[in-house]
Amino acid sequence: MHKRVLIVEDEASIRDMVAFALRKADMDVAQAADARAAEIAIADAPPDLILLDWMLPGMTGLELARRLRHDPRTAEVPIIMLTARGEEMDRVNGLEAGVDDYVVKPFSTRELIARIKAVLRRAQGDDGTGSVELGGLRIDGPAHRVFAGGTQIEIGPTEYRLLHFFMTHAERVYTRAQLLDHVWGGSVYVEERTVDVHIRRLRKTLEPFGLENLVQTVRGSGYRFSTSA
Amino acid sequence: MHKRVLIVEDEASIRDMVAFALRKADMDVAQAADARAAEIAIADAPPDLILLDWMLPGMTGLELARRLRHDPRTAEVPIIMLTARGEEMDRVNGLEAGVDDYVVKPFSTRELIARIKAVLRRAQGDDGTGSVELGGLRIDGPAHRVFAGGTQIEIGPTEYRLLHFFMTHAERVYTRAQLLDHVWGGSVYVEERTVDVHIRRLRKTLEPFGLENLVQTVRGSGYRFSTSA
DNA sequence: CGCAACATGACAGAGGCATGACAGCGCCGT
DNA sequence: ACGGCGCTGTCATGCCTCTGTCATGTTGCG
Repeated sequence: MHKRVLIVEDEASIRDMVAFALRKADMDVAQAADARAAEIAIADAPPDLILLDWMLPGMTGLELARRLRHDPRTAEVPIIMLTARGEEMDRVNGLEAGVDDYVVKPFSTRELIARIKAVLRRAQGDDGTGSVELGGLRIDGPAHRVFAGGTQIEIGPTEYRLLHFFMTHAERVYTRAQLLDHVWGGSVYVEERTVDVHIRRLRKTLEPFGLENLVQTVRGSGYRFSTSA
Repeated sequence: MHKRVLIVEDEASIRDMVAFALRKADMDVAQAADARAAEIAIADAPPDLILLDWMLPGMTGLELARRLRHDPRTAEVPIIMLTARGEEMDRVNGLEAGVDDYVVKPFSTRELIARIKAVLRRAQGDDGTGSVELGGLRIDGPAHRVFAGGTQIEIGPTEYRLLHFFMTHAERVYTRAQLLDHVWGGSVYVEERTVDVHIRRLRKTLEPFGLENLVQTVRGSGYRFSTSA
């Protein structure tokens, strides 16, 4: 019931303040001061969400984020990064993806909690089974099947992962780089234009059901899954 | 333009130090040594933000915060509390009272000002997600969408960036050179007159909604986004 | 009135994206 | 082992939107 959140942050005062705020918001909190402690904490009890400081002793938060993404046990756990500067954020946002959201320091606890809840809500419907339903589409996670209305859709593996990611991250634009990170996995080298092709293939399979406009192009930015035109 | 900040703090040395730092950061400062003086100062000229010390003679800062929240005239004014180390349990109470943020003593003026700016920014509708709402317009940052009233607006990439910059920097005149720097990015060579054209295009997309007068010309200086005609 | 600053419309070029084709690859049954 | 077969990544092409610039009309100001 209560969501479990892991805070990875070296500065004790921030860590404590955030921990108090989260407990107040009915969340279970685990703390870690560095990457090593974080991995131990994760092995101990896997969290539902990870708060990751940008600057950590030894290993940067970004490196840790990558390692977590590569580990199948933590690949699906959403990550929110705490960054120091607003300027770095844009660059980070474009280049280094694999993170679900950013919060820029200094932040108020109120704002942080709002963002955490937003991310957890987004992952909702993915109640462990990996099933989602949205905009006339339904994904049956365990059965690895997709339905439009009542009828089943034939869909390839990559399009399946792409659609699943979109449905669990709707109403939000993702760059091609971000999609490559989330859908293909960070450790492959693939042309960004390849994303276009799979978007095309996904649209094509949705077309017979009139659902191809769920996948929308945002010129100059990327793609977006949205239930509103 | 200049934000008005009220400091409620009984220790004169801290009060003066903070006041000095705030004035240097282009803010108007009012001071009060206790709760009674604070209420007089607020009645005199309502501030945009209140800095509240935890320990006050007569009435604790927390009580005062509750009273301010209860009064409709001050309910919307953000509050930042100054707490001493080791009062963490009290933070929880502060959250209940609707305090917006905390700064733990001892603090650097730099950090304090950063927090103040963050809270003020949020009070203006910027919650850190890149979304803004102002003058009948709303930008959904993550979804990369613009709404006028309730309906969505079709807008090009450059006009989007231009509008976003304006909405996050309203009520202030920017020269064409400044707009080129902020919206186009510093490393491009573009005629200054090009700005005029994009201003024109932005106005044109706002025209159907009667919002074109949000973008105002300041002859001899540049352009300004303002909610007041 | 005359000048400078700005508004407006038109236009050609650039660049982003959609689309269809194709070759490599792994998988499977024969 | 061999030959289909489905899937994937890349490329070439064409379309279409956006963009910067110019020419011309309009406005404000001394």
